Amino acid sequence: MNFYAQVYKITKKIPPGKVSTYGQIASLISSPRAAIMVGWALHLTKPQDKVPWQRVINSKGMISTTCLDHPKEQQAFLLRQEKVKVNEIDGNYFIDLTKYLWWPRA
DNA sequence: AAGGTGACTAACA
DNA sequence: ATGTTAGCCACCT
Repeated sequence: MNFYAQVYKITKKIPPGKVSTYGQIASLISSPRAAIMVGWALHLTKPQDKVPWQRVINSKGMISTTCLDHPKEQQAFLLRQEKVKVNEIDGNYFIDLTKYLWWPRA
């Protein structure tokens, strides 16, 4: 199975109200250092794919979307819709990982 | 068809 | 402590 397919598959498992990280998902697939590819895979994701890409953030709990087509404020908005508390600090958005981080089968 | 690129992370200096 | 470098591998041009 393609790396991306696995990214989508795992990302879809994230329940509403929870978030995960790129590195974490990369680790679940194969390589902990393939995090950047996870992010890229999500970048290629479309609404019709029904992948909750907004639930995936970086290891610091910050929304670091560099893509202008996917505004971080949009991601923050989507997360808030799921009852996830998003803190806005200096134009960036942070999420309390200790509270919202999702871990598959703990 | 081949090569650059990317929503990241962590280790080194 | 902060800044830079290497590693990951399929997609896009």
